[in-house]
Amino acid sequence: MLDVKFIRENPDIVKKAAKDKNVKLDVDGFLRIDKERRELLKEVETLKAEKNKVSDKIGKMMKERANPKELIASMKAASQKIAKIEAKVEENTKKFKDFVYNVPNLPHKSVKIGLGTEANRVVRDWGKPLKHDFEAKTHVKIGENLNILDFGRAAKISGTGFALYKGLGARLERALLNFMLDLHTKKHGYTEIFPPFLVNRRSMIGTGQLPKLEEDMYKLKDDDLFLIPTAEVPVTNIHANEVLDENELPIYYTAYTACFRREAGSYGKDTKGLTRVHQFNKVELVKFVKPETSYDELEKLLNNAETVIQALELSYRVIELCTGDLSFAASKCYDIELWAPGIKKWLEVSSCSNFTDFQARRANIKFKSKGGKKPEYVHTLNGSGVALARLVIAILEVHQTKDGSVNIPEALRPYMDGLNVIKSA
RNA sequence: GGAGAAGUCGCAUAGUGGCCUAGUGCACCUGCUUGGAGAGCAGGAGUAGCCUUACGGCUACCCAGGGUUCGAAUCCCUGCUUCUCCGCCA
Repeated sequence: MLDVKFIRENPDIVKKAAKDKNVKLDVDGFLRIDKERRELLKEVETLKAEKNKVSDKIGKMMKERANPKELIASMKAASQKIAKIEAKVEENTKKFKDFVYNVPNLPHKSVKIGLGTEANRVVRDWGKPLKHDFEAKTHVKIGENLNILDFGRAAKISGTGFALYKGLGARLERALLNFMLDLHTKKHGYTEIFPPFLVNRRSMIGTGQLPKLEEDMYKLKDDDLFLIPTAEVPVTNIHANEVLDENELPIYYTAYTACFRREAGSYGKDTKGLTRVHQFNKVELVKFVKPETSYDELEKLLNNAETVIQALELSYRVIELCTGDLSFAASKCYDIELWAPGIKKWLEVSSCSNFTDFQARRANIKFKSKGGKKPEYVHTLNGSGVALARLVIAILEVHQTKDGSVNIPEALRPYMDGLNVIKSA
């Protein structure tokens, strides 16, 4: 969320940001609510001050054995009046919060203004999209031929949009997770975290999934808990309601979690294979940093994610999202897309974002410097490093050979007992 | 799942309806003192919001949310968390 004072003083900037992000926002309506709010608060606080004074007086009178009967009667009336105004305050607060929690973060000034994907900019390409000298098969075909993926049985167990990995398929998944976690913890300086996969409402609000995206989340029926759509939620909320010490920063965390997404509203899209599944594994990178370093930290985070893909000998491109494609909480975001020659698509496997102080303000994450200054909000960032399922698509489709086998990239072989190829039977 | 106990200012504690807008100790910051440090002495410190050009004032916050009362850290209800015991278990 944004600073309320900032919204009050810069309504035009907020209006423009919302427009650039394609978010409908009634800023003028908010300014009216805000004005009403301050008037109500002034009124009710004056009455409360009076009440406090008189209550004190009653206490003293009783001690002196005087009879404060009349004062008590008048205070009874005053309390009722206060209750009435407080009901109005409560109603106003609800509207106030509704608005504030639905204001998107401001895009960074370097972010291109545009409506959607067509306005995104390719920052760089890495590697040449591999050309096979045979007709490239899709990962669905490859996986089923090798008996390492079974979508039919996954549907039987859970429904469409789920995957079942088997034998070396399951082993490949585990190898990738271990490889990525090792890389980030040993080479990139991240601390490994293994968080809960169910989180409470507060955490979902903290990182910005709620209130906007509730219908995209899996929610438990009997408890106010949600299945995490990404490790970003539990990991960023590790420091919710904390004041960190300046010299603890920057904090780098990496976490493997499964991720759960309803994908409501995308029915009929990418129904085959691993492209869009309700449950997938991901290694996430999360940072807590000082405000002045956050955009440099974003570049580093992006590079850390790219390293994974380079090591796996896949080609990719980095996209800088335009304002219209930027998520609610992000001020700047890069996507990494892999080329999948079988399904002939670019696949998003990582989204690296700077959220500036937007999440920190919601989750109340501050830091304090030695100089005795007031605590300030940290900046938070995160990015996938990287998402599986789609990564597996690329590995199968890029490293397939004419006879239907799949070569294992060298970096992964130590995690596969030295195996260098998944052979067809 | 059942029974019981507890959650107070960074930490430790005091506080069982008005003297608590929370006392004390430790830690912290600023002075004084000192060659310098320590000790000692004096003072100051939280978060959020509202009002004010400013100095400053006010409101709220004793796990959270409700309630009783003229008045709640204190009484009542619900929830959360922690601890102890029992049950059930990977």
